[in-house]
Amino acid sequence: MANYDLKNEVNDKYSLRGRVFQKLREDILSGKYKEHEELKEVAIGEELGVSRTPVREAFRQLELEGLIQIVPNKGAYVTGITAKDVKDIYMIRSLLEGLCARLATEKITKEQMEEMEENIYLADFHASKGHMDQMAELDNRFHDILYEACDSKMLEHTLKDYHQYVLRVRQKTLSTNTRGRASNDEHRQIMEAIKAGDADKAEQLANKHMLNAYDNMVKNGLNEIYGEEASKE
Amino acid sequence: MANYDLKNEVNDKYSLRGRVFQKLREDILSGKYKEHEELKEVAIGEELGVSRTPVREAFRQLELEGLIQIVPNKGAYVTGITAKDVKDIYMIRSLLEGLCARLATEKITKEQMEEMEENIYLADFHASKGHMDQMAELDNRFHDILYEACDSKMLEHTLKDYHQYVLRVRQKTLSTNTRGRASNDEHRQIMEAIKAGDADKAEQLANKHMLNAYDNMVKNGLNEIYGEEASKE
DNA sequence: TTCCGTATAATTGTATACAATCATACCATT
DNA sequence: AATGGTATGATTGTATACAATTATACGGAA
Repeated sequence: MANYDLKNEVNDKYSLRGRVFQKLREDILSGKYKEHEELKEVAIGEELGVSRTPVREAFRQLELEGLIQIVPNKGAYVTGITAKDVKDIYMIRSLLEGLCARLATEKITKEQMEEMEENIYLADFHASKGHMDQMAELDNRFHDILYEACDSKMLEHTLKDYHQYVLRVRQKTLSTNTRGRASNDEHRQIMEAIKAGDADKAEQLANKHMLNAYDNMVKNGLNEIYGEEASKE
Repeated sequence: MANYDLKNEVNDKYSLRGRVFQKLREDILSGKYKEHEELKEVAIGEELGVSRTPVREAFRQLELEGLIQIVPNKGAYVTGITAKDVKDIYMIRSLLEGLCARLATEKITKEQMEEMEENIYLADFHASKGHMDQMAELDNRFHDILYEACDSKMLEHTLKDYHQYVLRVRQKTLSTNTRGRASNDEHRQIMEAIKAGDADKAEQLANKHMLNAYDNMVKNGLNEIYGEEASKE
């Protein structure tokens, strides 16, 4: 399914660099390239039938998104995420999504509010059917709507960065159906607070929503998966 | 053990790309290249005596830092900052510097605490002498110490990004000596709260510190300088 | 064996040639 | 004069050759 509309920057998906970028991004998020794995310019270039130049530039973009780390004269490595990183991200997101919900209460447009309501309605349906993929997709979209609605490109950009960062983790911590329902209920409460113009409540709910999401990840074995990594530092 | 030190940006200062990157970064921050100005690969390459390749890669890095925006097949443009952007950044920083101070209360090392005290002591001296350049330098360093002390590379990275972003603005809003003194007093209070282990107080003070800094910028004509830009969006 | 230096291979860094795309100016048609 | 299309130049995109750097293997000396 079309999971990246990410049109925040540009859609240069027709340039070679753009295609390499999207392919590598997908492969990293899907887990094809493991953490700390080295990405070699020629190998990837040959695999995709392009020269090193677009690959190198795609690397810089991936670094921009925090998916790889480039060490000069050495190589490009898939960024490792430790359990502590995930914890920190959710701590930060908790604050910022709260701020975002607060701002959105003032700034949200009618269209955005309608899409939000539709999103929640649809998620209810898919929850009842047990369609986990669609649930995940709608969850992503709900947060994107919220980011856009806050009318702050600085905040939107930071939140999208962090959101994208943790997509990889969801790959590993299986989200359960019960969490899917609970999450959507929280979305609904946030939406209703925004609709009612209660910025304080919206902020507080969005805040809690993130902490709950993190708690759920911990319950589902986050630390078991990333534990060894965390102990390294 | 101690596998990757995350401060690689500074490491490649001996590569051509690194040098181009630093030069352009400096020129943008100093205002040599104005907002929305187009940067051309060949022109910059000739000016620095290098080919287009390192210039192109430096461009990607600058985009990574948010200093320029690249439009495919068109060009690279210096990112514009609006008054609203600055406001949003300080709103975000207020929350995150608060979180940072809270975390630092638990995690700060003895060395970091000592450097922080020395920093404040030195700033007192330079304030009395009216050395504004040194004051600015020490202010930057104080925040960097705080970022490092929170022991969260995610938070540190985000805060450094935002910090760097607003350096361009300080160029334009003259920081007064009175604000310099007041700012350093706030630094001292934050430091003392951290030293006393009072995380709540440290968070609250760091929070307020950012809001005060923003208020000062507004007083010194931020909106007059960036007003027209802000109205564009 | 262990250590160190050197040769060799592998990989990234840079320069340059050429292709593709975009902007501009000019001319023709209406 | 206004419009539209085409030629031309400018600029970015890509491929490739070569240089610089790093990693690896090997051999000799302590």
